[in-house]
Amino acid sequence: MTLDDAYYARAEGEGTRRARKSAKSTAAKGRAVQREPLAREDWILAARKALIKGGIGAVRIVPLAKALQMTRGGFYWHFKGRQDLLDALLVDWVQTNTESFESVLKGSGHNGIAEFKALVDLWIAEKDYNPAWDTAIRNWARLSRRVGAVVKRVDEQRIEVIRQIFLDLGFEDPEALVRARITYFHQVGYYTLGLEDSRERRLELLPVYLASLTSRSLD
Amino acid sequence: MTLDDAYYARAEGEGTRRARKSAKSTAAKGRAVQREPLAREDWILAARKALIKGGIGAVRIVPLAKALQMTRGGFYWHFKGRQDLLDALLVDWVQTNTESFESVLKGSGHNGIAEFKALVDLWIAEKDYNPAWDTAIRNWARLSRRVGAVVKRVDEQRIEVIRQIFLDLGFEDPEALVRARITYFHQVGYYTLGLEDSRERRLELLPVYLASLTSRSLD
DNA sequence: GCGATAACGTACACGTGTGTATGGGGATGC
DNA sequence: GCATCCCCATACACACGTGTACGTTATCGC
Repeated sequence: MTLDDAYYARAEGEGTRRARKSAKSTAAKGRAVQREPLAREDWILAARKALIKGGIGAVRIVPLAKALQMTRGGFYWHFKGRQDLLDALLVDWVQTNTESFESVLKGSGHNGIAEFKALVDLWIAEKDYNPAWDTAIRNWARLSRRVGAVVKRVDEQRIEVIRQIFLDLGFEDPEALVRARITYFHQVGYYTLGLEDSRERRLELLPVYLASLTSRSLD
Repeated sequence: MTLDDAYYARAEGEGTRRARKSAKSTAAKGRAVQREPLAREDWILAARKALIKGGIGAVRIVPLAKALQMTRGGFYWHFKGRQDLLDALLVDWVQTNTESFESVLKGSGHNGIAEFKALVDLWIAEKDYNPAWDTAIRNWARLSRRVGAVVKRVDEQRIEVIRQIFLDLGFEDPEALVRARITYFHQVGYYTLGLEDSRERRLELLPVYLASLTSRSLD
């Protein structure tokens, strides 16, 4: 599966992950402390953590193995090599961190205010959307053309979603696009800068943000 | 000089760079092709290029030496080690890429419109302000607490400048801060995403941006 | 019970990067 | 003309990361 294939293949389901019978029940019958074997996903998850913490340069096999309390032997059974892991990492991001974005528009019946509120909820709740994960991928994208192309496509797609919201809010088209960009860029910039307002401060400023971004009152 | 010292020591002047007589005139009298000796700044400049292109993980001594057609011998004469170079790199950024920001306010006599125009000019002209350099440092900042602290201070300082502009534009204070942030975050996000509008498209959208950000007409 | 296979450990070969110690050549001062 | 200093090259020791080959253990199917 190439990266481009993967981009269009989200939510396909299981992927290459095989079902494995729960080894945990039978593990303790032996004498040694038998761990459950790792899966591809476990390595990918560890790679994600390493990427968020230390950038793509920190996604190295030996440290990952150490974090997983394992040697590299297992890794090379699951992956062809480091590049294979990196590809899987990007695919994982496209699958997990982009789907929630499009669900904002679903079922709101072109109600701009409801859609914008759903968007803000997505960003503030940070539940189905992980900004640190997002930012880390974006930093990676600056260092790799292939990753950059994928991220760019995702960004344009998200901006398109926000533009739809502004259209539903009653804006015409040059302005709808511009306000969509301002809104999205602001969000990206916010996490890129990593400033941390207190929760009270955040709630205090929120209506001002909304009014400034939409020129509407959303109450 | 620590990083914190360096933050307050911008525009001090020469620094530790010694004056060297021009060796170029007398160089060609020998038999071999005698190059001019490298200075600390040359290594820092090469490090900057490497940082912009490949992130902080790409700022390595051997590749830099290779790019400069030199061995590591010279490097260790100019620097105590890699960390010394990285510190100097950050100091260089603070000195070169932040001064222009504060000059926006100077000599405009609290004329908000003129100040905002000067800000846009700074961003669009990309002359005294290098956004790629800026973005690369910001990515680095995510991986290092010390760098993050320096960048955060610079960011807050810049936002303060922009807040002043909005105050001069007639906004009151919660809104002035919010609009300053939106403006600055938008700029950061723009380069973080790295989209590239054509020049015509950019000029076409510019007035829409200005109107959306300031709720004023700047003609 | 026995071969097949999933999952992992170990060992070898190699490349690349860092520090440090040391030596050398060219310009400079006197 | 000699010592001195700037600037660089070379060699050594070491750490760490990647691939690959191969051995090992547990488990499953039959």
